[in-house]
Amino acid sequence: MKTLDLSPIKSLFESELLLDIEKVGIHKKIPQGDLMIDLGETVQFIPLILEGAIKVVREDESGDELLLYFVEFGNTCAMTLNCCLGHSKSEIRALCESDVSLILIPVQHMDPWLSKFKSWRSFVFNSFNTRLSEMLKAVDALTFLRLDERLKNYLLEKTKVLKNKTIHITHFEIASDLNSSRVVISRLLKQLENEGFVVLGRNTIRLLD
Amino acid sequence: MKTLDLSPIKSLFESELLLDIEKVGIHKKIPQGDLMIDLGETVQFIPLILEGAIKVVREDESGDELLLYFVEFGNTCAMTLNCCLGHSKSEIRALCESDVSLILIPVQHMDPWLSKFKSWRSFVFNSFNTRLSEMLKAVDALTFLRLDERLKNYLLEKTKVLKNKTIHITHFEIASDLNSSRVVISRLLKQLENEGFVVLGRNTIRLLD
DNA sequence: CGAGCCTTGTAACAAATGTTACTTCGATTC
DNA sequence: GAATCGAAGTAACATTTGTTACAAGGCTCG
Repeated sequence: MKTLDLSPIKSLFESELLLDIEKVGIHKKIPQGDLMIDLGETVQFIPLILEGAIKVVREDESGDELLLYFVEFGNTCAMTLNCCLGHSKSEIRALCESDVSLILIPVQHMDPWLSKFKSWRSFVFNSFNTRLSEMLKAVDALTFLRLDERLKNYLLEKTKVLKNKTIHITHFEIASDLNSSRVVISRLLKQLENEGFVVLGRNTIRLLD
Repeated sequence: MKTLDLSPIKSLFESELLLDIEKVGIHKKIPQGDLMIDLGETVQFIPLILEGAIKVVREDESGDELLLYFVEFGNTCAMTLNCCLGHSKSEIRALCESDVSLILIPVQHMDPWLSKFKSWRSFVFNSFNTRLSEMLKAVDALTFLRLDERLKNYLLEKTKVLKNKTIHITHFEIASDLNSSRVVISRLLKQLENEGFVVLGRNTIRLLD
């Protein structure tokens, strides 16, 4: 195993912890589109994200989906922590939204580090807090916003996460993420185009401002 | 200050921690209907619930509400932890659904106890996990269920939390909790009555089975 | 008892979203 | 270039939910 490049997370953790991470962490690169964790799987590793974004999705029995949120640098997936600590199965699916570089920490280090390192406690709680906030945002959107607003937010999130004003995606995929139907999304996108919010093309949407 | 009766939580924590809780905890009884925490408040105490149930509600700018979940015995409000640890303001409102008995722990003990007591770590993580699960349930309901199903679930939750098949509530209050309108709820309740799911009366709903 | 108020029932209508069906367009492949 | 296929546009219609308006019933209090 080659030495990890920990420079991106140097400022997050105290140096003694960084040494431990270097010892037990496994560096991994996962290409865009790959499945990281599926519904019902058990998780043995805590992922620390160095680069890229992970898309977290919920699915019901009949296969309908909903995008919950994205996880980016400096966070870990709290749902995974959930899963690790509760020794339960994953309630979500995680996919790589872009090429992802991360460090996997075997789950047995979780508890000892919590008692030993303040920076680890901060990190873990920060992740939980961020996750609860994201879930609140999801609930807010579902409760208080109409679909056109949710669609706008979705497009803005996408450009932010992908760092690109032009998105390559089909209307059908958007419909899946928002748990709607293709026809409805096409209708609303056309409306957004008329309002001068986007320019539509085949497989692409470009945001204006 | 009188001695705390810690018997309900004896099995949750190691004895040394119980002693600490006895030393710094403040016992409080709050009557049904009272506001515990409001939007935008900062929190200096972590509540440990001994008895009763707390209702957690989200509100948007225009005053529309949505019931998120109930917190019961053996849990603490993770949104509060969120708030304490992040030194940020409450993003939710918490109300007493029934008479509540709880212990308040001043927030400064949080971190030392985390590093010292394994049972405290378990407790805190358990709470986060339960909370994330509840949020997932809320998202699921909003995304995948129609209002009549959400209403059924609501009524079932209510009877469970209040330990009583007969609920004293107006249609208007239900509409608030589900972020719907009174007329719609009346309509659906009438439908549930025809299906033999409930019996309606003035200010009361009785669940059949 | 009667006035006033809150709660519930109900009808008619409006808006948002979902569904079905068909067309058009563009890219790819043979 | 013709055939094919996935993506997107569009119309007509269905369903769910929300809104407005009004009536009826019950409770409280003077």
